Amino acid sequence: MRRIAHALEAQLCTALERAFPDEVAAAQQAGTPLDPQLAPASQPEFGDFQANGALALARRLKQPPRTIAGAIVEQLGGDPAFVELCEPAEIAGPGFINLTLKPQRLAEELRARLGDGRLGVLSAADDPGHASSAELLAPVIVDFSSPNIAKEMHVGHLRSTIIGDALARVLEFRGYPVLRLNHVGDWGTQFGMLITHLKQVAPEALTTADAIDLGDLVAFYRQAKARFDADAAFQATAREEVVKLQSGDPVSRRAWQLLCEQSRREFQQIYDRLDIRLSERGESFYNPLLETVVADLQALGLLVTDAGAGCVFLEGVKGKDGQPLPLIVRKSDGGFNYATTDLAALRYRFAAAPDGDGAGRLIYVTDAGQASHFAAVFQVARRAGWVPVGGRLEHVPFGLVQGDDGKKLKTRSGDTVRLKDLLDEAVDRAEADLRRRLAEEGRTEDETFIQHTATTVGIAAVKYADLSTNRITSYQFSFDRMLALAGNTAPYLLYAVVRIAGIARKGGAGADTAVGAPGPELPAELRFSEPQEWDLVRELLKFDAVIAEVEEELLPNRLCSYLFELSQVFNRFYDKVPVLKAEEPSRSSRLALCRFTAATLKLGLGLLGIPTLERM
RNA sequence: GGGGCUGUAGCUCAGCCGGAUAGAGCGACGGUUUCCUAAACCGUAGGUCGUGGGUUCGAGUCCCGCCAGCCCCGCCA
Repeated sequence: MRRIAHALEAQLCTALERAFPDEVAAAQQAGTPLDPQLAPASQPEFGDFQANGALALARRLKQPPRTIAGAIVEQLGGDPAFVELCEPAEIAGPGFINLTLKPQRLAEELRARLGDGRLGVLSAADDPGHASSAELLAPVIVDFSSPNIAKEMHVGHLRSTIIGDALARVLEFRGYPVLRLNHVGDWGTQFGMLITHLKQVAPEALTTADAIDLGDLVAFYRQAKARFDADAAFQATAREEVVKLQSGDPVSRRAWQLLCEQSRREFQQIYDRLDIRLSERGESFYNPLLETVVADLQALGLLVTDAGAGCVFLEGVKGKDGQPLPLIVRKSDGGFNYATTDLAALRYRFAAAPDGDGAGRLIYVTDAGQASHFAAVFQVARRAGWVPVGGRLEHVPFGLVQGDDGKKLKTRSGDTVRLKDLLDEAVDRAEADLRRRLAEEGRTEDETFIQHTATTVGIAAVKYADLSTNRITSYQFSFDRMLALAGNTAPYLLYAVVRIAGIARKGGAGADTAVGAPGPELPAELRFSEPQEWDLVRELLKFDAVIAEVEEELLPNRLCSYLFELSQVFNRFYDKVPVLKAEEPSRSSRLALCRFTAATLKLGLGLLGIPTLERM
């Protein structure tokens, strides 16, 4: 409906101009153009769209809002394009203009999308809502997941991984070249401690691949950290080790590579289960650029040495004494820290092609606790002139995964929850539930089916539960809730797809509900009569606007809400309106609705990183 | 002390650029199946939107104060 909304917007602006030519011209000159305030109707009984502009203009034009609305409506009535598109506009309440599309136009709009694999969602390059439609779309970088080498992925990596992947999928679908970067923690102090500790207690791990498994490595890491915090001598040795590593000492380097290799394979197992593609480009990648970053900050006059550390003092950020807070980019021991790396990465990503990624938009998907860090890094980058004109720089923060107690999720014994264990349990529970249902219903399915279904449902449940709340708030993790068969959950949506697909299948022709599948003989014209049919048509036509919104706001939960609402609207339709038993032309029109609903759910879930099932 | 985020129904959460009577799911209660479907549909009950001011024709939404919870604040990421 974005195209229609865009057309309506233009018609409203024209009507406004004709109704109040002097005021519109004056407002334009003043740099505050009048806005008809077109928005989706807040209630179905108000039609498809509403224009709220008349209310806001009342004071400015010194006329009652209903009079203004009346003048606009009169002009609309004289616009052939509007008359073709809409029923006569109505004035309601204090001065709202309610707009209802002609049913014929809705049916045509839907009909046009039936054979379209994109279901009417334009590539951003073709979207009339985008200013730079003619320009080539610049690459978007989504920085997400980012676990640490030599540690296991845990629940703390869940949200970044799932949200980042969903956002990347939406942006890719909209036609952007997307670079999915895994900014793994593969550098820095942690390796100094780990390598030092391993040299003493398990030297074979540093020379032989897979001498110890990752679980043990994690235990060693903990021990190393404990020693680092408690033992000054160890700390000194560890720091020397970092210097060795960073200066390219072959022994340290080899050890580091072995650790990275091993971690990488472990991470990949998780990514495979979650069906997530990532390009690894760890912190070490930017190592050669760090010196220049600091030198250039120095040359720009932004760098101040304070207590031996290289600092950029921040504007508008004050500390305890009312003094500006620094972003430290060079430690007093001469080493660099994560701020330096983040600046180097940001600069490289925006920089033009051979020496950088040439990105137009950087998206960082990390927890909300890092908000001030990113604000500081972004500020320094801007002041250094490393953010190109029009370059978008966004921290996409998210809240905590909490347990029932409202605190950060932990195991019963108080340990961090490993991602592997969490996924295992979701799948195990899905399997147990499936087996129980099969027994209850007297169904028999082979092991392959059971495993595939349980895996899909379990993983989908975890992903959907994470994506379906507004990411900025923390959410309470609950296997019971996310695996529930009813409500706003993955199993409910997956079942909706299965059921609708089944109906279409029974309808004979049109069995294939795959996205973009070549349709069966489509009816030349769709004919609808029941209100539930029109409700479904309207809901289906909202899809493109939802996708555009997710692209802009980076809020996957908007897509989740839409998919849930869509399946509810479908269920109301299917409850009241016969499909297969209907006479033509209703039958094929309704079957087309079923096919299109299934395709929309499949595509929408796919953009969330959730595959669907044919049966379950 | 400074900064950020959060506070909406019994529970878990939505709420778009400020728009008409604040929504959903779960739970509770009641109803619907001779008709493709019941993992469904319909209905009822349940709210000082933390709190006090302000801006506005209009505030859950914007601004200020306060309360509560969580998080960040010089060399970890």
